Amino acid sequence: MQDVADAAGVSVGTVSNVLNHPAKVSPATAERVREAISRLGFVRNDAARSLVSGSTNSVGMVLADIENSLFIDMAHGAQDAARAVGQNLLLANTACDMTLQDDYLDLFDESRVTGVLLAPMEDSSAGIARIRSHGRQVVLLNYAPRPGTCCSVLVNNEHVGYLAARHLIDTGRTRLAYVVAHDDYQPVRDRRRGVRAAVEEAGPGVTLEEIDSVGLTSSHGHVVGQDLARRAPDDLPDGLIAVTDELANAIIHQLHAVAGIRVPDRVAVVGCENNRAAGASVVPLTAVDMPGRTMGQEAIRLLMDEVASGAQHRHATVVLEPELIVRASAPR
Amino acid sequence: MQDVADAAGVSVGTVSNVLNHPAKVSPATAERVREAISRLGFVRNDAARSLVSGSTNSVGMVLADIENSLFIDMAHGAQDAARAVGQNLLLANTACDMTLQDDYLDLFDESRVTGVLLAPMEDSSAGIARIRSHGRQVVLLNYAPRPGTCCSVLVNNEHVGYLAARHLIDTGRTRLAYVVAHDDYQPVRDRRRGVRAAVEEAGPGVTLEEIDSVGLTSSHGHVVGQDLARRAPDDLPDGLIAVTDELANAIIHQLHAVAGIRVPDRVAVVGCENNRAAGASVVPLTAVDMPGRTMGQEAIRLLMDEVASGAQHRHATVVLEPELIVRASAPR
DNA sequence: ACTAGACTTTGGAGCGCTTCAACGCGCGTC
DNA sequence: GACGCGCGTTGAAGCGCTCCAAAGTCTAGT
Repeated sequence: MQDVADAAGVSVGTVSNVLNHPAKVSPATAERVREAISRLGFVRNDAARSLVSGSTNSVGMVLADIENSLFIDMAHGAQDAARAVGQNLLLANTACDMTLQDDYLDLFDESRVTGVLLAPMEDSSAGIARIRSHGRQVVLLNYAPRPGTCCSVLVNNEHVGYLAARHLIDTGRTRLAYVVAHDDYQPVRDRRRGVRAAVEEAGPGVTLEEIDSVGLTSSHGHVVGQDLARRAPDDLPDGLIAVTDELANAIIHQLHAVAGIRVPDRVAVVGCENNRAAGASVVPLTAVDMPGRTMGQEAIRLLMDEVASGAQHRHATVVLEPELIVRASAPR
Repeated sequence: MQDVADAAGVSVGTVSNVLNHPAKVSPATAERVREAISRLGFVRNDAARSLVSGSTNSVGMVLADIENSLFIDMAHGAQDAARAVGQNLLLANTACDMTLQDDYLDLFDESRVTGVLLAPMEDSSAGIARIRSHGRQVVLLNYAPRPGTCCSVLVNNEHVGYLAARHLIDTGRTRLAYVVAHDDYQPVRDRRRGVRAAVEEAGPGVTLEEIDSVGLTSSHGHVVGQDLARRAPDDLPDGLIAVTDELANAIIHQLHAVAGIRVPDRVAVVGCENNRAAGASVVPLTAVDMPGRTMGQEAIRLLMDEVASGAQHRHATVVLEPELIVRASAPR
């Protein structure tokens, strides 16, 4: 910066002003400085800047699973909203590894980012408490925080389950099954509550079976599908809710394509995420849509609110409502 | 830091040593300092650190399309490799927006990251030249750089096209079509060369038609699929190569599921990426696999090489070979 | 008892920037 | 001609850390 100042025949203070408060500098001087900057290829040092200001204009976003299109949607929404308020969005993928998640939280903490958006897969209270205690703001996405500990953007996951089950019931299915895994993951728990609520509401004519899968991915779904395919025909559910789309698609594949048990004729299937792949599968998947983009936008809004309002900030929870997307796997 | 030093009854220099050179500090002192750090909730300021050292231990990765599983694989591979050498990987998604891409390159440049991994969708020579001229190292992924301007990790995209076409020819298809868009995108150009090479090699018995799609996504693929479905039966190709999996899947959907033109019986289809969704589609997609993870790992290796070797560094290009994954849409 | 040498600890310089009080400088006013 | 005023500009303080020369402490050898 001194070099630029020398080259332009001004002081470093003036160079700084050209960069940060152009109005304070006469046009002629500013032009001279800008010319020197580009001639010398000067790049200001962000570290020094944020050392002085004590902050940055970056927001860190920590995602548990960048493979999942819901998380990507959230990132998209957050990016748009962040840019609109002059912040950059930096992404970090933890691949569901809590050690990595803690590392990234600490990294963002040490980098003095404006704030952190966290979309975890497990309870992360410890990490949140840690960086919040340093004054770093956190907004939690798709995972309910301990009450009063931070802002959050949630989907009404109970309603997700309810909508899924309700659609099957409304279309005449009476023997439902809910395929679930990872019941310690709070959105999963909520979805189950909704499924159960819908079934109870329907009265004794509708039954619910809960099928425990080992995990939430395709391979686990294939196992569940194979097990189902081996059942006696009248032991088969006629409506199936899978807690993730991936599970749903894998089950459909096994039933429909491998075992010849037609979907939706014999079994209707509903997923609970409406992932990117939902519409493109063997039998396009009816699924309850999670509004990822909006979630990301809301998260940035909450974060900037919190940063702006300082001490008198009150934590808020935004709960967005899901929407059923009807496709072939469980038609109207 | 001064507070910690006071609390532990030592100087700031010692606190710094506890954090950075623990071996230099006696165990008792170190313990006292650490206790003070956690009691006071001290978080070291990364900005000040990197101001002193002139560098960080973060690598920035700029991705053109985080929706595409190839890019996600690259991010995964890079993350693993980066962590193995003590670097954090920061992700940025440009969503194919060159303005955003330039912004992120500049952001990483100003942040003095160790280096930048760039996986673009268009020629990015200008941006690369800009930040390289400031001494920032860049490794280009899946896009050939101007010769000698930087390191890069590529896939032999010509061979991608070749493998795809060759597989169709080897399994008896004689009337091939290559569906392509975005021909200014260099990997796309390369793939076409490979397709043409395979067809020429096969001699006069095999013909190639090139079908221009408007874009690379599902909706564009649906249009192409509809157009194909309207053709007279003997005007239909019997082997189809789509430059992206998304295109391939959409075409299969239109042909097979909508128009009843069986895949692979009437038309065999091959994709060129082997995306995550390839195996889960209506007719599981035969595709040429791009080794994303390895690409990411190699990129980090090249970057760290370049950082370590300084002036005597010679740019290198790593070219990885693709592999055909045979599934139902174009069986053996 | 004295000292060389190894191990610890200290304190201050300096990283590159922003900010702000202070300082010109020209101009209109009294 | 002295004064006040606003605009541009300056120069230095200080952000929080790392690094290093120097000082301090301890042990063992003479």
